[in-house]
Amino acid sequence: MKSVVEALLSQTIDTLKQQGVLAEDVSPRINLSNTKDKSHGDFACNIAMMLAKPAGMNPRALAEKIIEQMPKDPRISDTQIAGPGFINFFVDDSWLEKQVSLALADEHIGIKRTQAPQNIVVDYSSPNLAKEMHVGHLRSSIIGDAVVRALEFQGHNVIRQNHVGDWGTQFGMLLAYMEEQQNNGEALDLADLEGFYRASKGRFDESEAFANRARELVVSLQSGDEYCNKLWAEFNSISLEHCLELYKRLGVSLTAKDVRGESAYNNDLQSIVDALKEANLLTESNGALCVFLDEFINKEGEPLPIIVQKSGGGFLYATSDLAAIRYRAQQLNADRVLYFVDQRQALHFNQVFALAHKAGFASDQTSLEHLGFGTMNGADGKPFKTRSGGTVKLVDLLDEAEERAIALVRSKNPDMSEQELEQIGKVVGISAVKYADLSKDRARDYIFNFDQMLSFEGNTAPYLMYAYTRVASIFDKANLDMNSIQGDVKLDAEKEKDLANKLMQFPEILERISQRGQPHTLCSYIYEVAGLFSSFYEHCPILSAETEEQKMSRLRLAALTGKTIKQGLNLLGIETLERM
RNA sequence: GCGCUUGUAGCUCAGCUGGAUAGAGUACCUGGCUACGAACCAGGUGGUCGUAGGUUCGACUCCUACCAAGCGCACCA
Repeated sequence: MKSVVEALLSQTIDTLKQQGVLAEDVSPRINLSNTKDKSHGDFACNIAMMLAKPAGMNPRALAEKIIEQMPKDPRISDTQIAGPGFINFFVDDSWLEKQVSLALADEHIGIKRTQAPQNIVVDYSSPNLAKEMHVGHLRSSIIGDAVVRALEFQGHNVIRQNHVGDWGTQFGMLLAYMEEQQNNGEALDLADLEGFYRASKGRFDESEAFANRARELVVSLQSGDEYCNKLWAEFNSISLEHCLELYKRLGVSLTAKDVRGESAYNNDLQSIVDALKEANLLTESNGALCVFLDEFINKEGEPLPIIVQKSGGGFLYATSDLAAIRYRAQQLNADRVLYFVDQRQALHFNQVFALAHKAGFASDQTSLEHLGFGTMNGADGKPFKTRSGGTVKLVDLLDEAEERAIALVRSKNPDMSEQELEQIGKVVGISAVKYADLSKDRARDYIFNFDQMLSFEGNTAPYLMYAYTRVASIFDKANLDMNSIQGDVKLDAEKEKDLANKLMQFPEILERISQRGQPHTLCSYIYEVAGLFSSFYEHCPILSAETEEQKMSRLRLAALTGKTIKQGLNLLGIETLERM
């Protein structure tokens, strides 16, 4: 709906240019905002105030001119000048009613597919296969996945890339320990990956011979030794299985085919260095091959290096990241590459992106974007740890969330069967963890709190899921199908209009997510929808409405609400329940 | 030392790239179940938007300086 008004305004600006009221070269960004106060109409525009100065007019006079020249449109019932020069638009009720009916009839609930689909590579999750996934991987996995789903829903071609850490010095240690166990005739037990890592680290620290063997194995591995690679592949496939299980449990859409780890670029690394050399970007410094870019200066104003090859000949993560960029830009034809990686790597990505563009690994048309996120902290504001100060395993976190959720659901439903309790509790627990994270601006650190995320009050997953079950329950009672109901809607009560207006804002919310990669705006939106629905539900009887027509109209509005909440949560990777 | 991120109600967080009187939830107080699910709704108390300047019709938002917290800055990723 907003886009209709924007188009009208844009057309009016052109008219005013032709009339010479506005200069030809002004091209203002038309900024239409949703009003907070109903007396300001449905949309407000500040364009007259922006253009007043260049046009040499006072803002209110210009606003008047704009209104005068704007084509009359039956969808707009009134336009008014307010305050210093705002133009307020009042939407015609019948247009709003029509839009609700259309959205209800549309299988995509009124969200148009983008006219310009892009190839968007999204790099997210990317755990280190040497260890078990821990809480540090949670944010990347679920925020990335939410954005991926939103982009796909809009019609973009998304290419998931799970850039797992499956290469590097620590693998020597792991392989040496695997070898030792096999030589001792012990069965290989990788069920407890974390324990395995600790044990091999222990052997590495206590035995010189073991440590030497570990270093040997790294060299063999990297030079393509068959025996080593077999051990390595065995280890990785088991470790990857652990990840895939967690994705499944978390509702993260990554699969085995999305994995393209660091090792995939192993054979490209030398050619990356060669290309940099050819481009005259390479400098030797203290035996290492580096690139110095003018934009990046260190302390004392000295240039900051990007090291691409160690003095010993080994390559670094900057090298494989460059190789990955080249692959994504040139093989995958990416228009955008999004990286959901910890904020602490911002400098690294800034450097690598600048270099990739300079060296031509990615053209200037390829947008490389680091969408960083902050740290997950405990109640004390310090990084989330176990009581003993260790890293929290993701499995343990999810186990606890489920246990707490089951207890919570049980307390609300004393008569529910154990089986149903468990099934519902699991969904609620996982959803609560995901939603708590997704609902906060990713750039900030956030405080992880089980009690808060599992509360039914406030902006939480349980509240939204509850709101959905209330909608579902109405249709259950009316013996109707929420997904197939269609028809005209008549908006009489204020609560109905408020809800309908909010429902119509779904497209612009999605647009923002795809542009900025911030799922928390979708969370706020669904929360607002749920809140307006609760209010509508309280004040407008549905099943016992005064007339059959009103009842059907309200049912349709409720149906679109239910579908919107469900779709919204689905884009966040959160399931809905019909009962809870 | 240089750089990045963050600073908004007691607490947890929004604030739509400069708009109208800074918003939610929580906590606290008040009211509403013989009721489509009260896991809810309606209302109230609570703010020098870290500090100080600047830019302009207008600043939580942009610029500068400072303060505080977290994190990065040469062969780990």
